[in-house]
Order: sequence, then C-alpha cells, then structure tokens
Amino acid sequence: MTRTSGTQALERAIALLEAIANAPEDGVKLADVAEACAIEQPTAHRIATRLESSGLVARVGDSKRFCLGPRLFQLAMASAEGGGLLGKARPSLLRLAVMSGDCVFLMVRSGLDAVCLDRQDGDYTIRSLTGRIGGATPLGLGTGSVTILSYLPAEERLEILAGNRTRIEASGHPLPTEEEMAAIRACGHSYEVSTTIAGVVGVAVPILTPKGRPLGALALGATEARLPADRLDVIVAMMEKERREIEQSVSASRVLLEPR
Amino acid sequence: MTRTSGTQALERAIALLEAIANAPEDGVKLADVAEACAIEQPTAHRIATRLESSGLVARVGDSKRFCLGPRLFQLAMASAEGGGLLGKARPSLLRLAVMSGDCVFLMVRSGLDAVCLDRQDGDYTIRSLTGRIGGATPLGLGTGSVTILSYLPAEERLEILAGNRTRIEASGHPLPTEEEMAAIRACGHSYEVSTTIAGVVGVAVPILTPKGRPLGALALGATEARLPADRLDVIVAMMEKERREIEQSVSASRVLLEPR
DNA sequence: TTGAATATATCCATAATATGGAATATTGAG
DNA sequence: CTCAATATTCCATATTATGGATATATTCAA
Repeated sequence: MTRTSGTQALERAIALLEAIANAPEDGVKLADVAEACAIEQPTAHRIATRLESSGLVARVGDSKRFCLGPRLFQLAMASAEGGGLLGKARPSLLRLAVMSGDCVFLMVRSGLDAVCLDRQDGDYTIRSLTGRIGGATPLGLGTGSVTILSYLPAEERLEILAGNRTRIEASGHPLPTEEEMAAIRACGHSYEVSTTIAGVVGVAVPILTPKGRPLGALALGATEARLPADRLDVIVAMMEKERREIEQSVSASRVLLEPR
Repeated sequence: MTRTSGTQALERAIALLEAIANAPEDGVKLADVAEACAIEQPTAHRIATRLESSGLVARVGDSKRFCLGPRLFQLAMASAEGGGLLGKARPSLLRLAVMSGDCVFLMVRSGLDAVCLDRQDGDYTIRSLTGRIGGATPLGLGTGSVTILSYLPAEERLEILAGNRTRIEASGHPLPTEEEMAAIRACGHSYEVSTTIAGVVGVAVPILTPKGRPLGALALGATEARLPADRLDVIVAMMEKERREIEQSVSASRVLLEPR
C-alpha cells in the first residue's frame, strides 16, 4: 500500500544527516532532529545511534546533542587521495597558483550546488576571497559555478535555475541568461567582475569529459588591477592548457573511455 | 529470523559507502560493491542509486563505476565545525605554530582511528611530516593518537587496542602499555621519538571535556635537534596553556545555548 | 560491424524488517 | 528534592526491504 521506491529507511537516514548538518554549531537535540525530518522519535533515535556508531554523526561534548562526525572527514579525504579529479587536478592548481600568483579553485557540481574541492593560494592572494575547501555556492552564482552550469544539458540548466532562483536572487545577483551561457561555451571560459566584493574578478574554464559532460571547473580569483585585458589573455591561455592536461589525465584512466 | 537491531538497511548503506571509499582510484563496479558487502545486486543497486541521488556517492566520469561524491566535502566541512572544536582550536593552533615554528596538529577520535582535523605549519616545518588534514592513524599509534587513547575509559582502551593490534603491529611499533598510558595521564602530556622517521619527535596534550572525556589532542611535531629538554618544557607549557584555552572555550559555549 | 558474455537495471511476491505507540529511564531546571 | 522534558527501550504489527527471475545495456572478441 505504499508508493515509495523502497528506500524509506535510507532516505530517513540521509534526511537526518542533512538535518544535523544544518544544525547550529553546537548540535541539535534528538527531538528537534525528529521534528525536522518529520519522523517519530524512536525511529530517529534508532537511525541516529547507528549513524553515531559509524562515526558519521557524533555527540557534542558530553551532551546528548548531535553533530556531524569526524568519519565524514576521513571519507572526504579518502575520495581526494584516490586518483580522482582532485588528485589529477592538484598539479595544475599548483602551477596556476605559482605562475599567476592568484588564488585558484577546483569546483565540481554537487546537486544544485558547485562545491570547492581544492584551493591553492598564490603570492597575491586576496584574504577576502571566500571559497574555502568544501564550501558551496548555488549553480549559477559565481564564475566557476556558472561555467559548470553552462556546459550542462539545456534541460538540466533550466531545472537547476528553477531550483536555485530564490537562493540566487536572495544574493542580489541576476540569474545567468541562456545568451550569457552560450557565450561562455563559445569562447571556452567565463569572466566576471564581482559585484559583492569590489575590485575582485574571476575567470573560469570548464573541465569536460570526452563526451562533453562537465566534470568541474578551474576558477581563478584576483583583483581587477591584476587582470588587465592583456594579462587576462595570458591567464586564460594558462588555464586552458591546464584544463587540457587534466582532461587528458582523467580520460587516460581506461575506465572513462567512451562507451558506444 | 535475524538478530540485528533494526537497522539492516542503514547498515548496508554504510557498508556500501565504506566499500566505495576503500575502492581503487577509479571506482568500483556495482557487482564488486555488492560482493564486498555480501549483499545481492538488486539491493546494492537500490541503495547505491539512492546514495548517488543524495550526492554522497557519484559515478566516475562517464562510466558506471562508483566513487565517493562531492557532497561529502560539504559535510566534512560542516563536521569540522562539529562541536565547534575546530573553530575554537584554530587560534591556538596558529599561536602554537607561530611561537614554536613547528608543525601543530589537532587530532580527534573517529572510531578506532585518530583523525587529523587541522594542521598549522610553522617556519621550521619538516616536509616529511605525514599527517595531512583528514589523515588517520589507528588509536595507539602516534603521539596525539596515544594521548587520546590514554584518556579513554579503561575498558574502551582494551577494546580499541584489541581491534587495532594487527594494524599497529604491522607498522612495526609496539602497542602502548597501560603503564605508558598511566604515565601520560600522570604528567598530562605524551612525548615520543619517532622510530619511523629518524630524528623526528612528537609531543601531545589532550583536550578534555569537563567530565574528563577526551575531545581530541593537540600534537606538535619537530626535529629532535629543535626539542632539547629545556625547550621541551617551554613547548609543553605553551601547549597546556592553549589546551586550557580550548577547553574553556568549548565548555563555555554550551552554557549559552538556549532551548527552543 | 555482429553476437556472445558480462554487467546493470527493473519487477514483484514474499517475509523479514523498520515502525511508532506506550512504558521506562534519564536529564536538567527550578 | 520534585517535576517536566527529553532520551531510550520494548514489542506487536504491517510497511518496507529483499532477492530470484528477467529485461536491458554495455563490453569485448572476432
């Protein structure tokens, strides 16, 4: 008599995890978690304690309150250590940071967000640059983020923008238009003058699979003064070179070869 | 006819996650995940696709293979703030790194492991020092790790050492004895000369809750030459001062919490 | 290309599993 | 200390996950 797809328990566990992730710094009470997820307390308790025993969730200090657990840290770093995108992109990030002196980011898509997977600071890094490793922005807001969005299939772009409209508008920025995104695809990179932090500019190039699906983006942040038109060309050229490097390295792993 | 405690589905999902985390660099096939977890393929598929839709797991490139997903990075960041420990310890780490010039770590327990939550390098940091952020060592191996272990309840220590025996012995190190751990508790810090990297020494102090449970440890790594007996005293004093700072900050924050 | 072999995805009857109301224990505020 | 709020445990019930069988997709060799 049910209509769910057969993963109710898991769905609830994930909801719990998200609820705990959104909790204030010093944790949430079980009762609040249960309410937030709209599940009964005994059920929430069963799930939460199991998550706790796996380390995905932990108690805050001596209290009963829940917070995210350190196991998440290990898992995230394990995915980094494997020869995934992060490992393959790191040399490029380092080179770009050293050569440009600016701040370089590796962004990937995660649901409706773009997440910062890695960051390397050059000598002239602006302290105020936000993107920390693990940080996220809605797809469509920010240079790297818009770049990834631009290379997604058209219908997915629409869905994503619909889902992110309120968040993006709340930030005071306009939604990227189809024309803007087509322009990004046409020239192979995006360039953006930040309206939130005066004098800051961003450049980004996509990282694509052989099939053309966006794996992520390389983004670079600098002050406007450090990026006059002629230097911009040089920077973009460097980024495109590294982008090709990464794409080759990624597709070189046999597994990624094109089906069909 | 089973005897599990009512979380089979969740347990399997977690097993899947771990299996995928342990996978080689370019992901695992569904069939292998299923086998590793000893569950049937349809079940593995159902769980895996649900994990995928939440971003905890992703496909490698264009292939069908699974790897850990970017959502973990976001959660890991949030978990770092779990209990506020990282935020509260960072100023201390910075001070210690600047004042000592050495390499300072914040370690916390995660199951049978101690995980590096944060690291700050001083001017004299030894490149070869291993602990990356997110890196883990078995509880009982390494200065910070042994320190955390020493302050855990006696029976937990035994369980943990039993569970870690093979891993620790495989590293060529002896298991820490009860006497050694009692000594650490008695003097409030541990000191260890590395046998793996010649000339490297480590010092660590615990971070305890008001109830005496270990939240984690501050650890410092330096060359033997940089830590003669008299300087060691100074360093330990500095670390203990910062430790108290953190403990106060942590226990203070909880008082401010208002129930809804 | 083609077709065999292998892997992934879907279906659905069945029974094992998660569920949540009620009872009990613990915590924390006054 | 007392009481109310919260966490934890218990267990009969039926909702939910399960996995054998099957369909579809992908890979590989020739």
